[in-house]
Parts: sequence; structure tokens; C-alpha cells
Amino acid sequence: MELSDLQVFQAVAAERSFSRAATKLHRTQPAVSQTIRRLETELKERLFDRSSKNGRLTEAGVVLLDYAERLTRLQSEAHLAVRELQELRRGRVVIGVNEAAVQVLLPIVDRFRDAHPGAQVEMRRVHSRQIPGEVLNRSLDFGFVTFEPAERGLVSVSLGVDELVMLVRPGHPLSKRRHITMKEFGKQTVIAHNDYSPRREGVLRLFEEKHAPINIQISLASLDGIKRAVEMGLGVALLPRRCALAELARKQLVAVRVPQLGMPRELRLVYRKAGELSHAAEAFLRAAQAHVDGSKT
Amino acid sequence: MELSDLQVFQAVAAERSFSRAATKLHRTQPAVSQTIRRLETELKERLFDRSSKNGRLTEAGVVLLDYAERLTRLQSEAHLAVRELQELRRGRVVIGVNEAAVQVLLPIVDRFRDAHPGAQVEMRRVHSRQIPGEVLNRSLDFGFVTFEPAERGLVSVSLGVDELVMLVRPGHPLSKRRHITMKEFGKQTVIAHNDYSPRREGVLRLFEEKHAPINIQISLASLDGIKRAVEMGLGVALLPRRCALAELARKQLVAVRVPQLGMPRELRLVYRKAGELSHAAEAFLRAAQAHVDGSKT
DNA sequence: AAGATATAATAAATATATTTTATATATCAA
DNA sequence: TTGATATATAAAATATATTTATTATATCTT
Repeated sequence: MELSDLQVFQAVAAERSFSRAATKLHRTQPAVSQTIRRLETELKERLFDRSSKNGRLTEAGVVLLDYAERLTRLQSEAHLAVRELQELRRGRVVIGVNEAAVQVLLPIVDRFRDAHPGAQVEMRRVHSRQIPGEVLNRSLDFGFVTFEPAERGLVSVSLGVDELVMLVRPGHPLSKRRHITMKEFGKQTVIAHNDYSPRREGVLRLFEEKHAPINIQISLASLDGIKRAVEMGLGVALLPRRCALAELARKQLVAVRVPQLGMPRELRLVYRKAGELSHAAEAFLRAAQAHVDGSKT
Repeated sequence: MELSDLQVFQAVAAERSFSRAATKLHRTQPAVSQTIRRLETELKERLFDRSSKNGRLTEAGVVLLDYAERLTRLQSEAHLAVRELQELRRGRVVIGVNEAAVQVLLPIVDRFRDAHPGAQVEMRRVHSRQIPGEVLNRSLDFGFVTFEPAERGLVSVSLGVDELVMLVRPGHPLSKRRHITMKEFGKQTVIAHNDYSPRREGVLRLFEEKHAPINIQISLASLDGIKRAVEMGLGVALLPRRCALAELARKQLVAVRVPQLGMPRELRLVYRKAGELSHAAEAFLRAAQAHVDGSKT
């Protein structure tokens, strides 16, 4: 009694016909007949009642069918179980991030790779606006955003809070200050990103309302360029603290808060609601959770 | 993935060695190697860790071993279930009877249950007319009838002969008689069933022809009611002897033959022609046969 | 009741798998 | 390193399963 035999048996039982089962299984009718006969001789029992036209199961056939179903189900479960293992090991997590996110995510990625060395992590540059859509359509497993997406079917967890801070070089006159006002910031030479975003517009408008219009004198295309320019003393920048975590730790740059701005922003990891995640993705989520929990304490 | 492959896999896991497993399975070592490799390529996953000498299972191997055990256990359960069916430790016989049959069948059922305590017997109330059809369409395994059904595909065996007798209470004036005439019966107060049947009509007509019309003064809906009424001396009844076997044995009632009626009726068990019966049904048939043979002697 | 049609069983030929035999390679211990 | 043990690989032999062609059987029609 082999699983393949039982599958043939199931097909015959389902189709109520040897020949229909044969075509369904891409075999010939005699092959099916033989398989059934093999089972029957092994069990010393007829499985189908040949006397009636419509392939009716005998009592023994009914009993065996039940077991056949349980056996084939268990077999596919076994396959699945091994696949799941593989997915964790070979699996791949794709995260959509914007430039500013990398430094926040790196410790999580590190923790995840530690636990699952075989798994791959890809961090893909995606504009924040597009992230929810791409997570939903499965182009991404995760997205890193600073807002709570409205799309249903998405969930998000907070990875902490961030705020806009003024970045200056260590020797800068304001570098010893704990915080400054918006007016003070307005007087600075500002180095900024040169792309458009609604949030950026919002910030600029906020400064205008406070009669402290920002004086953007240098605009660059990359976050890294901005930071290097600030380090060189070409001016100051207003960026989320998370964008310069590494430089702040190394004291290459100093962050000065601008409390008036009052724009603390939550960093969120968004993903499809549970049950729709790959095993690798779930493991990544656990790593993220562990990281958040670890940071809190 | 076949059950035989999994059994090889289990042997290797148990022996922690390909070659020891091979000797245990009465195969050669390469055969075992191939089987394992077959499984591994199917699952795209190694099952044993070849790097260490002692055949250690990989993570996937551990997972598969669990399923292999469940699968082989289920397989032997399937075998066992069919065996049990064959040995009649399971199985079920459904018999269609009318009210009058129960007393005749009970000793057969008793004998059958004695031999096969695990088997179930269901006696279902079915109208005589419907019995042949229900036996043919397998709603019933057996039917108890008093005629030989014409349907092809059906066979029947006689369980003996029965006749209509007059039932009276022990103290009744006629209770000591061996037999009476129809005329004598015509003078009695008769308690009868109140439903219609062609046979009943035939009997009534017969009495009229003999100028001894029956005087039905009480008619009841149940066989039991009739017998109780006779016991109470309300009248006499004309019923097949089999209907009152128990009461006759206990001498609660007395049967007096009416030879003129001359309507001995064969009691028959009908069933589908051989080869289409379940093991339980065949065993029941054997019990019936044995009962008939036993009664004759 | 006879013939048509569908379905399953059988037998021989072919194809496919599995096992063995023989040999190679790797690992571990001394 | 060698020698011992264990697993892998390759080719031939064997066994098993599938197909093709045919026959048997049953069911349905008329």
C-alpha cells in the first residue's frame, strides 16, 4: 500500500469510474485497474462493487477511503512542514524603506540575520507614498513609514519615535545648546534636500507662519551629501534624528532640538495582517518586536 | 514520497546508519542510500547530516521523522480496520421487517450477535411492498417478506412456513381444540387489525365464499393491542402464528388451526445475489441458514 | 431479446524503477 | 600517514508498473 496507490483509489472513488479516474490522472484505464487490484489483493478485500455500473465503494472501500484521505492529507502536511523550514532558512524578506530608515532598521536586520543566517534581507528604496500599496500587492514584505497607513489589510507596529532636529558640526556656536527656537534656526545657513515632499512643504510653511522663513542656501540630492556638508561646516540641516544616528554616536555631528516644531513622528513598520506573511517575514517581525522591547528597558 | 520510502527513512533514523538499516530491511546499502536521496531530492532538503559520522538527522529530518511515524501508524491502522471488517468486529447489517417479523428474526439475530459481538444489526420497519426495492438499492441488506420477490438480482431463502391460526385465551371454549372449521370461526367475535392489505382482503373474501363471513367487532391499530385484547377475552384473532410466538410459548395465548384456510405462507429472507454482500451480511445469512437447519431437526 | 455502447479485465510488450554488484570516495581512529 | 568503516556512484540485472491491443461484461436502447 503506497500513497500513490491510495491517490489512485481516491480518484476512482471521487470519479466513481475507473476510466474517468485514469484520464484525470493522465494514465490509462488498465493502469488504474491494476492499482486497485493491487490494493485489493493486499487487503484481501474488494474495494469497489463491480456489479453495479456506477463504481460504488464496498464497505471496506468506505473504510479505506477515510484512511486514504487522512494519509494523503498527512503527506501534504509533511511536505508543507519541510517547506516551511526551508522558507525560514532560505527565505527572503523585502523591506521598502526611504533613505532615512536604514539606520533605524539595521539593528533589527542584524538581530534577524543572527537568528536566521540563511535568510536574505533586501532593503529597497521606495517612496513613502508608494509603500502601503507595494506592501499590499506583495512587492514588499514590510515598509518603513512615519505614518499609520489607512489601507485595510495592513497592520503596523511602532519602532519608536523620532523628531526633526538641527544637525550642526561639533564646533558650531549653537552646538552646546540643548534646544533652540525656530527664529534662531531661521537665521542659520540651511543645507537641505532638493526633492519635494508634502511633509517638507509643511515644515517650510510652519517656519513662515512663525516669521522665521528658512534660508536654504545649499540643496543636495542625497542625505549623505547633506551630512557631509554639515560636517564641513557649510551650514546646518534640519533632519529626523534617525537619519544621523551613526554620526551622532560618533560625535561627528551634534543634534540640537527645536521644541517649537513639536513634530515628533512615529516610526512604523507596516505589513500585511498576520497569516499572510511568509515565515521569514514573521521571523523578521519577531526580531523587530524583540528589538523594540529591548530598547524600551 | 511513498510509505515504503518513509519506512526506509525511519529505519535509517532508528539505526543511525545507512548500512545497518539496509541489513535490517534485507536490502543492500546502496538501495537505502538511493531511497534517502530520492526523498531528499523530492523535498529539496537533506535529511541526514553526512558531515558527522553518526547519522544525525537534520532539522528537516526531525520534522519528517515525526510525519513518517504518523503516516506509517495510520497505514497500519488502515490495514487493521479492513481486517476488522473482515473479521466482523465491525460492520452492520440492516434488515427491513414488518411488525410481524421481529419474533421470527430474533433468534437469528441472537445467533449472529453471539458469533460476532462487534457487528451491529439494525431492524428497520419497512412496508413489505417497498422491501425488494430497498434491498436492491442497498438501503437494506436483507428484507423479511412472505412472498418470493420477482425482481432480478434478488435471491431469497425460506426461513420456514407459517399459517394463519386462531388465537384465543387459554380458558376459551375452543382452546382445547386442535383445529376448527371456517364456519366455527365465523361465529366468533373477531378482533382484527384495522389497516388494509390485499392479503387481508383475500382472507375476508375466502370466508364469504365459504358462507362464513367474519364478524369483526373490534379493530385495533397494533398487533400488540390485538393480542392483549384476546388475552383479556374480548374475542379471538386470526393471525400468522409467528406473530404470537412468545405468547404461545408462555401459554398466554392458544393457537387453534383452521385447516380449511390452507394458507401456509413461506417466510423469506431476501437479499442481493451473492458476491454483493458485505462480510457482515454474509455472516448473517449463515446464521439464518444455521437457524433453519437447526429448527428442522 | 438483441444489438449498441460504455466500462472494466486481461495479456503481451514496453517503459520505468529499484536493487544489486562492483567500485570509488570520504571520514575517523591509531 | 594507513587501515577500518561508512556512504556515494555507476552499470547491469531484476523487478515493477504502464501502455497498447484485445476481450469480456454490463447497461441501455430499441
